[in-house]
Parts: sequence; C-alpha cells; structure tokens
Amino acid sequence: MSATTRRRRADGEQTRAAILDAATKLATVEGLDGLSIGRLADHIGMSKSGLYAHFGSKEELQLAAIDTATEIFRDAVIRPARRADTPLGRLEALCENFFGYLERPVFPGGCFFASATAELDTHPGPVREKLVESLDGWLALIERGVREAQEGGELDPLEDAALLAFELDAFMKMGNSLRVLHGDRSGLGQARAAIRSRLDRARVTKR
Amino acid sequence: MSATTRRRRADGEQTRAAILDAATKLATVEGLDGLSIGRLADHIGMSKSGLYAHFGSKEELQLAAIDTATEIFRDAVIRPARRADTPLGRLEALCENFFGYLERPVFPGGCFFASATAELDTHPGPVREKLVESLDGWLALIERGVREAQEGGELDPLEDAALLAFELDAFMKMGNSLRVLHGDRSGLGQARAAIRSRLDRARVTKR
DNA sequence: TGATAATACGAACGGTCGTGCTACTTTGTC
DNA sequence: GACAAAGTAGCACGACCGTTCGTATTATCA
Repeated sequence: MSATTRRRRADGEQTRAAILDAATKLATVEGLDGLSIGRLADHIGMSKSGLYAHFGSKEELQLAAIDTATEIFRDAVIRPARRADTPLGRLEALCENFFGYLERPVFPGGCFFASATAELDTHPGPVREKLVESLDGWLALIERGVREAQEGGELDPLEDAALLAFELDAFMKMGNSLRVLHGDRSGLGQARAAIRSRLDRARVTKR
Repeated sequence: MSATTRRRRADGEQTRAAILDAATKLATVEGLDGLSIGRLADHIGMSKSGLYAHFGSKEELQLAAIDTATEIFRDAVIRPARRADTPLGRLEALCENFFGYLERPVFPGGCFFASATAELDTHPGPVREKLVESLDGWLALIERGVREAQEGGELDPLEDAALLAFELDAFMKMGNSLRVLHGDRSGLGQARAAIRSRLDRARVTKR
C-alpha cells in the first residue's frame, strides 16, 4: 500500500466549482437556507441527484458555499486593497472595494455575508458558527487596518479602534441594505459620504 | 347593500390577535417566510385549518403580522419618545428606546423589521413593499427628529439631516445584528457609544 | 328562543423538500 | 486494454408545505 489514495476527477472538480459558484449567487437571492437542491440543479442544468452526489448533505453544501463566497470576497475586496501604499490608504481601499463589490454586482442579492447572517443568525448549528467567524474576521480586519493607520501616524491614536471599525462596518452594511431595498445608488452614496466624513474626523492632521 | 359586512365574533378577534402576536415573535426566529402555518398552529395549541381560517392566505397573514409588529414597535419605541421635552431629547429617546426594545427583548430574534427585510428584500411582492414602506417611514421619522432639533437650535443646521439619520440608523441596526449574533451586550454598548459621540459632534454648542 | 353566521376541527389534496438507492457512463491508472 | 473509482441520471421514499373541504360547535342578534 498503496497508491489507493482517492483522487478526484478533473471534470468533477469543475462541476463542483460550478455548483458552488451558482450556489453562492443564488443564495443571496433565495437565501442560503431557502435555496433548494432541486432549483439549484435546474439552474445549472443537471439532475438533483447528480448535484447532490458532490455533497453529503445540504449542510455540507452550505458550508462549502460559504468557503467559496469567502474566496470570492477576498479576491474582490480584501486582496486588491493590499496594493495601497499607506495603512490609511489600505483601509480606505477596503471600504471602497466593498462598494465596488456591491455595484458590480458580484452577487445579485447584495453582500453574501450580510444576507446569509441575517437569515441564519437565529438558526444554531455549524453554518451559523462559520458565518459568525467570517463576520468577526471581517470586523477584526477593519480594526487592524485602523490600528495600523494609528501606528503609522495617519489616524488619531486616541480613537477607539474597535468602535471606529464598528462604525465603518455599520455604514457599509447600511449601504448594502438600502441598495438592495431601493435598487438605486443613493444608499451607497450616503455610505461613502458617512465613511469619508468619519475618517476625516479621525485624521491626526486635524489638530 | 349593505348590512352584508362581515361581523367578527369577540372570541375570534381574540384568537386572531393571539395568532398575530405569536406570529410576529416566531417570525423573528424562523423568518417571516420560513414561518410555517403548521408550526405556528402547534405553538399556540390550535389546528392548522382553524388558524388558517382567520386569513385567506399565508401572504395575508404576513401582511397582518407586519401591521401587528408595527403597532408593537410604535408602543415600545416611538410613542414613549414623545414625552421628552426638547426635539433633541426626543431624538435621543428614540434611539435609547430602540435599544431597550432589543434588550427586553420584545422579539426573541431581535428587531422584527431588520430580520424581515433582510429575509424578504429580494422577494418581490406586496409583503416586501410593505416592509420597505415601514423602513422608509422609520428613517423619515429619524430625519424629521434631526430637522426639528436643528430648527430648535440644538443641532448644527449645517448637518445633512438625511445623512445623519442614515448614520444613526446604521448604528442601531449594527447593534441589533451584533447582539443577535453574539448574544452579549457589547454590540449594543458600541452602538450607544457611536450614537452619543455622533450626536455630540452635531451639537451646536460645540463652537 | 331560534336562526344564522363566525369559529374551530380533522382529513386530505397536490406539490416540493432533502435524501437515499440503483444503474449506466466517463475517466484515470496499472 | 482491463479495472476501479468517480460522475451523473432516474426513481422513489417519507416528511412537511400551503390550501381546501365538509362538518360540528358556539356566540350573537332578531
């Protein structure tokens, strides 16, 4: 023994990726729980059982969809922000990339995580836990950005970093919510304005 | 014409109210769409068909539940805020009453409207429209509060009232979300702090 | 009091859900 | 080229969904 390790076929890997990609997008419209295996299968043109064979249960599909959405979010929002050349620039890029991710739109029903957590925050289980982890990680990322901008002398070190992160994320989520509710862009405009003004106030150059 | 108007019996009115009261509470946990007639009927100890007879369809039940939740929200948050004796006091009371409504808690799954809109914002139909109306009305109420505080000379008239309302509501919704996700009270503490600091900054006495 | 309509129930409808099971096809490895 | 593993489809299951219907009960008003 033994070359008997299980290997996954290339086409299977590809369909699995296609399923998960469609699942993340559909989940922002129908809900991560409301999404049904049958409709998802129809949507990508395969049979319910054929799709189902890639996952042991609906819950595993949901968990895998969260991983996929996390990767999509990283690519769209987090990674491109690393290119900015100052800590404050990276923080601002993070916020602006989030709005770009809403406007493109990457997901038809707005931010995947905002939609999924709102739906599952009262449903105990591993799916909820994974979403909470993601949300906490996102908030921690913003808070770290604030701290680095403080250490870099761009933001006032007297600002409460966790509170400032709370405020910035609140504006982003509110922008997402208004955009999904009204379709137009005014909600995102207000969110951008709120963030700009809040970061201006936290700038150390003010004194 | 015309004596053919439907009369409603007193006991029927009472059970109908009991159904709707339970429906609003259950809806914040299971979702307004995810709520099923059968589980709701079990929860209040009556038969599915007996319950169903009070409403022509599930959608009518949802619409009636929104009316009931609106009334509960008015009693818990809006009406008591009218007692404050200055416009700014009323605005602050509005925010504080909202946090009290979350802490009591009036609904087990957090704010009814935050939960319902997040679930149904991508489901077109009269239920969604009614929720959007409610949300817009709430934002307009806050904005009017800001305007009156500006006219009363308590808040800086140069502040963008709509934007300030956006920010205050963003903090409240974010506080609600964190509380439902983590159970503890730290999210509400941050929301309170954010609102206090934001209103301080908008005060006219600052100069 | 008797007539009448609102109320509540049990049973059942067709439909969809997640989930197994079986059989056939495709692919990758010796 | 044989053989095992993986992918896919078809089918059926039990459970639950919203909804309807027939019927027994009961509050209300003439």
